[in-house]
Amino acid sequence: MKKTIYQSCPIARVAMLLSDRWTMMILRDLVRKPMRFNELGESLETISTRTLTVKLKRLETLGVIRKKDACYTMTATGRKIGPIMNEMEKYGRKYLLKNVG
Amino acid sequence: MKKTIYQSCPIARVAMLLSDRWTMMILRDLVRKPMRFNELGESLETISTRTLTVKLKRLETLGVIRKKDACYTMTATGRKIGPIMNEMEKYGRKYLLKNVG
DNA sequence: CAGGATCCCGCGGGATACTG
DNA sequence: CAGTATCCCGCGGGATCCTG
Repeated sequence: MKKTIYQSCPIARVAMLLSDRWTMMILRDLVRKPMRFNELGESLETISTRTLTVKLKRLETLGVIRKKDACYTMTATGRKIGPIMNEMEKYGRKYLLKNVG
Repeated sequence: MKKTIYQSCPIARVAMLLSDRWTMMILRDLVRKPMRFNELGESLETISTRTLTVKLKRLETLGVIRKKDACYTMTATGRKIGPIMNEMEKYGRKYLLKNVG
């Protein structure tokens, strides 16, 4: 993707935010409730500590989450991602059941 | 991500569908209207023909899009992704403006 | 428990050239 | 135009060990 597309396309920006192996899963968890590092690690089962660290830091930098005494919570703008996650859940609940995995 | 999580978690399935560099952008285009190969290529600007081929084939296999005489269109279940894309656009329009890119 | 530091590997994906 | 075929490289991310 070109750089300039981020300025012009809202979906491109969201794509940059979400398009890696773990970010959606992390947000799925944090949208529900604040969680600590190891708690996230166990929920995500196979994520490495390194990757979890990297992804959390990135989300913090982007202003989507915040660390509050060893607990990661969504920020105000982060919580606005909720509707996206809801639609994802609705879709995933009905479709892709046999295909993926 | 573990395999078993796909059976149990709807969001994990959607994550598998969407979490790569190009799929969201392709769907962004196809949700709006059917498009041909090169048309998509120009819209996405920097995607390679190889990657576009691979991604389109994958979406076809997953039953999300269909090729209809050299034109790619969303299937019925593919069109259900619309609400996700809408929420993404709403979010991207208001947030991430300075951060990403 | 909550990470930081290294080391290393696979594969996602770009570049390029070719075909019906 | 709509791909297919190779070749190749970067980096996302796993494994492992170490620290406060």
